[in-house]
Amino acid sequence: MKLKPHALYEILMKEFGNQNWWPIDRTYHKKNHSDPRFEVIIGAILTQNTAWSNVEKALENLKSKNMLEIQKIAESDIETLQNLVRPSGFFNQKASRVKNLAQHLHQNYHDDLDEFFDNNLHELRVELLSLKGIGPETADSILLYAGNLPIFVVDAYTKRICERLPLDASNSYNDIQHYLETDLKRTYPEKELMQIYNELHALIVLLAKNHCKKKPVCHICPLQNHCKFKNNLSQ
DNA sequence: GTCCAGGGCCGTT
DNA sequence: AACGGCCATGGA
Repeated sequence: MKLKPHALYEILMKEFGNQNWWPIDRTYHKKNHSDPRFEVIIGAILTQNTAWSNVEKALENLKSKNMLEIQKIAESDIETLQNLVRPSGFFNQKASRVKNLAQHLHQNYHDDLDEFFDNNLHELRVELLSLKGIGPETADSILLYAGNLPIFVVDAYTKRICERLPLDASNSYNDIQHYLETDLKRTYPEKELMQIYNELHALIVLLAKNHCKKKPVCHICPLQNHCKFKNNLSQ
């Protein structure tokens, strides 16, 4: 019996509860503070194949220099930027990627993320994917967690869980995304989808870290009754 | 010391 | 289309 994505969401939410990743503080005042969405955008790049604890160090470095602003990074000295993001690893490419994106936002949107996110969702995704260093997961993380737009983020954990559970999707990014979104759209009201995509992605990361690791820890997993992989283990 | 983390690019088949 | 090498730090 196949496990539907909405059933996966219900089980994980009941087991682990609300994760509340990257909530955007909408009470900030534009003139006095940097846009909190920009920190999320930078974090989405810095966390590429990297532990979040390392990303936090890099974000703290940037924050301590008041560098979490589009114009500051767009006009920054590249070596300075490399040193600030160094703890997040791959610091040469990440400094370039971060600066490149900041320059794009500076030149085309005058540092105004409202103007940027006001575009059509599909066109925004194409635009992000055209930038060097922004692939599908980073683009979708920016759209979902910074833009609060309804798009599901597929990562290596999602792919692994889709392979092990009887979820009926191939292993390509777009196929998994389409399969999950289609079922969730059928099940929940449109107004709730963005929040559900947000939570389900975070819950999948949690499940993959606690149980569905490369070497799986199945005996206390909330999904063991549904998992074909577990049933193939000779426990 | 070894493994690996909330990927993406580029060159080769 | 799919795969392999590469990029790099820090915590377990």
